Amino acid sequence: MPSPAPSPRRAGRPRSAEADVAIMDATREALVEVGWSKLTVGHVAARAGVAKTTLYRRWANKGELVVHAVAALFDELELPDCGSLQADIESVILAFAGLLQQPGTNASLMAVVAESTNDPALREHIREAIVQRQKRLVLQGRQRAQRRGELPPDAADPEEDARLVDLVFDVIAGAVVHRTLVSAEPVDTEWARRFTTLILQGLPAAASL
Amino acid sequence: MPSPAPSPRRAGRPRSAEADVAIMDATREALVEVGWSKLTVGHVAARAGVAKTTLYRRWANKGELVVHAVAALFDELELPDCGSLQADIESVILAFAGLLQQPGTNASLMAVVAESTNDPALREHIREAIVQRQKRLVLQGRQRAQRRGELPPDAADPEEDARLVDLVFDVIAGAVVHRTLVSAEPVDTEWARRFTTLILQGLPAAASL
Amino acid sequence: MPSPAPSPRRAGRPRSAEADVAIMDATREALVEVGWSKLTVGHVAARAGVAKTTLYRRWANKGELVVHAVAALFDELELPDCGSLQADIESVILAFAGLLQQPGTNASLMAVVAESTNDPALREHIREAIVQRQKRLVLQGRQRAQRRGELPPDAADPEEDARLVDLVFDVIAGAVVHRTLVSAEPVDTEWARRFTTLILQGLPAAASL
Amino acid sequence: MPSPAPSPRRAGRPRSAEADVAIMDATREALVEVGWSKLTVGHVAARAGVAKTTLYRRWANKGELVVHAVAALFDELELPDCGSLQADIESVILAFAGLLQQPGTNASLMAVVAESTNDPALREHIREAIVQRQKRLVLQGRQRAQRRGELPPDAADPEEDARLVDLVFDVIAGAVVHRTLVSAEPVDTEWARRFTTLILQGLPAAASL
DNA sequence: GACTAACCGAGACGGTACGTCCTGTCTTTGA
DNA sequence: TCAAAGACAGGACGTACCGTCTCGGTTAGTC
Repeated sequence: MPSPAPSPRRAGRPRSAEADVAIMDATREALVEVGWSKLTVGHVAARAGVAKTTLYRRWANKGELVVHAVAALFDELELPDCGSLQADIESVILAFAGLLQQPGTNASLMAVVAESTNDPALREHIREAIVQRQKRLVLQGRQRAQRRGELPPDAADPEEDARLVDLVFDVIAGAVVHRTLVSAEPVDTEWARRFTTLILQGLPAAASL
Repeated sequence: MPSPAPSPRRAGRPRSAEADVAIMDATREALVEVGWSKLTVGHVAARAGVAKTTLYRRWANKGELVVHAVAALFDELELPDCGSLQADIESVILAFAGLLQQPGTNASLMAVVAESTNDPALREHIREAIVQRQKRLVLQGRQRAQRRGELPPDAADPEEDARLVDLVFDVIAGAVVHRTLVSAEPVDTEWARRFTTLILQGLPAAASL
Repeated sequence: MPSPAPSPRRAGRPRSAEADVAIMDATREALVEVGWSKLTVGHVAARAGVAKTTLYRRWANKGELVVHAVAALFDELELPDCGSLQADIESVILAFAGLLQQPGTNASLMAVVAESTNDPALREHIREAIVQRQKRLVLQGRQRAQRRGELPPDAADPEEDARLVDLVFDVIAGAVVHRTLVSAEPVDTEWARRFTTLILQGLPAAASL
Repeated sequence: MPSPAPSPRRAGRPRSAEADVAIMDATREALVEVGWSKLTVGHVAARAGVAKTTLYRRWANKGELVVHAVAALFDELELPDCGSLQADIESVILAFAGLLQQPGTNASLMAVVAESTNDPALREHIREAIVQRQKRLVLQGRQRAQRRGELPPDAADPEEDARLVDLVFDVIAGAVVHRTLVSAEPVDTEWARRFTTLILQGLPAAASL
């Protein structure tokens, strides 16, 4: 999914795929090295060996470019089957935290989210590109745990069901992000185990409300 | 605490107190209207009816100005005694969420945090001005619950103890922030009750690790 | 002479003659409407309903395109036989001024000349395409006047002769251009008569130096 | 007359007079070296050791900057008293041509005039700054010659009188410009003498119409 | 009737300059 | 000494053209 492609089949010279990857790479590298606020479009273009124009032809402004680059990072997140729900959750927590602790990612993510609070289009973009993509991990983990018999089947009321999924999602993602970015403390295996225990032990009571 | 005061007693014309409040007000209003990234110092100064110089005389740069303005908002947070730990937590969650849902606050907070990821000084500034101020709420709530007998006394190992406090802090603050800013869903009483239940039920198990 | 033709006989599809005229028309129209400096190749191409490539296949750059378009305008200048030298000159002055007063022509001519002052190739191009073409009018007028006995035969020294022709040419062309473009005053029959009188009365003395 | 000054007495830091002269100098030098069309505002600013902003604060765009710089060149033109009308005219012709032959001036003048053909405001600016300033030379020369008895006193009809002055002005300025910029031939003393003779001998006849 | 060279439109490409905007500093006059 | 005003150096922004370069798709003229 290289860039907001002009789709079907167009006349004229097609957009360079090489430029696409060079730009994304350069953006991520620059993000890591100088951070969002000091990242300049000109710098990215130069580093990618590409004209600024080429960049602006694909993304309307610096914001969109960075969102795109950041979103791609979250594609890496996977939910490996570790044999138990507790282990699965701990593993994804560590993977998520690992991502956030990469120097570029956290700044970028925060910046992009911050930007989105005053830009509804960007907000929607983020929801689709990042949030929803992560939420599927929660769903996938639950399905697996249900097959293992660790969790009861879906609640009768689908709305009620969605509320529970959202709760778990917000708690996990929120706590990891907060610890990493705000408290600026490391997320290690011990913290992950303790946190996972808290959730799994508290969940049945929360579900039964 | 109007501005980083020029220490004890100085010669010459004293700083205008009116300017102080005009600047803070203008900053917050601008933050609400245009968001962090489009907020400019010149714009704030003009809106406050003040010269840019006056502004820079009080804060070193845009970041400090905004942190200052945002931090003040968090002073309002109090932990009223509602009679039970569950009620206390629910109440502070709702108060915190109420703060975040004010249009200006969320954008500002995120922006300032985002900026901080590449600026250690700003990061420390935030920790002192915002994070630590909130963490005392957790400590205060625990003390009160311990007096009521709802929670066991402090753990023997103070480090172990601190880890638990931090965990609870990250979980609460993180979940509320994430739901509000990232998921963009409302934090209502029902969600607060369910979330509080999850924490309180999970906490003993997490503490015993 | 539609465009700098691709020489004698080429294989492949021949260039479109329609494109040629569409481009020239569009160029002249654009010149009138927006002037040289705001005229863009892309705009001309679009107006002509032609691809930019088609345009660049015929002219090396914007300059050549415009020179070509402008030069063609000067082909119209003729020296009708009005019976006397004075009448001949007045008539060509009025024709020349008429050309310059057309809104597109003056801007174009000036612009092209201006451009040429830093581009020797363009300068030579203009000399051939515009200046020399006009100078033949002076020569033709003199020949005719000599046949009528109004002027003495060519001077013995051909160099001396050329100096006189050049002088007359510069005086006539210069004065008309200056009045039209710089002073921005109209060239009417009265001015033409007075100016012609000045030249014809002054010429013998200038020739005898 | 350094720049379109904000006049009377203003609050705030005054504009730098040094910047004014540095910019003008840099502009003229750049004009000489690279010509109008390749002159860039950024280049001028850099050469003047000044920020681009400083430049744009004084002139709205590249055009105005250059007009201003060029106009100043024409302030140098003076009409020395050489004892006779013929000598006076020859001397001013040579001075004027000398100015035009400076590599930067001609290109600049032409470019500015060309630009003006599509910009009425610029046109008026030029008339005031350049044309009228030169026309006073013609008036001054005539006065002097009248005092010497070389020319008759002003015509009875002031309009008639103005027409004659304009004619002489257009003929002199036009011929010199045309020879220099279009014909690209040198204006030397011999040409100046011959041309001056033509005018002075032709003038009485033109005046008596 | 197929081949083929040169054309055509469309539009992306690397560049360069534009003129605007904002930052944080400096320099005035005036209180 | 501070305040208001506003100029200053610097630097990024996003836009507009330039002249070049693919693309897929036409036309002639030649085999």
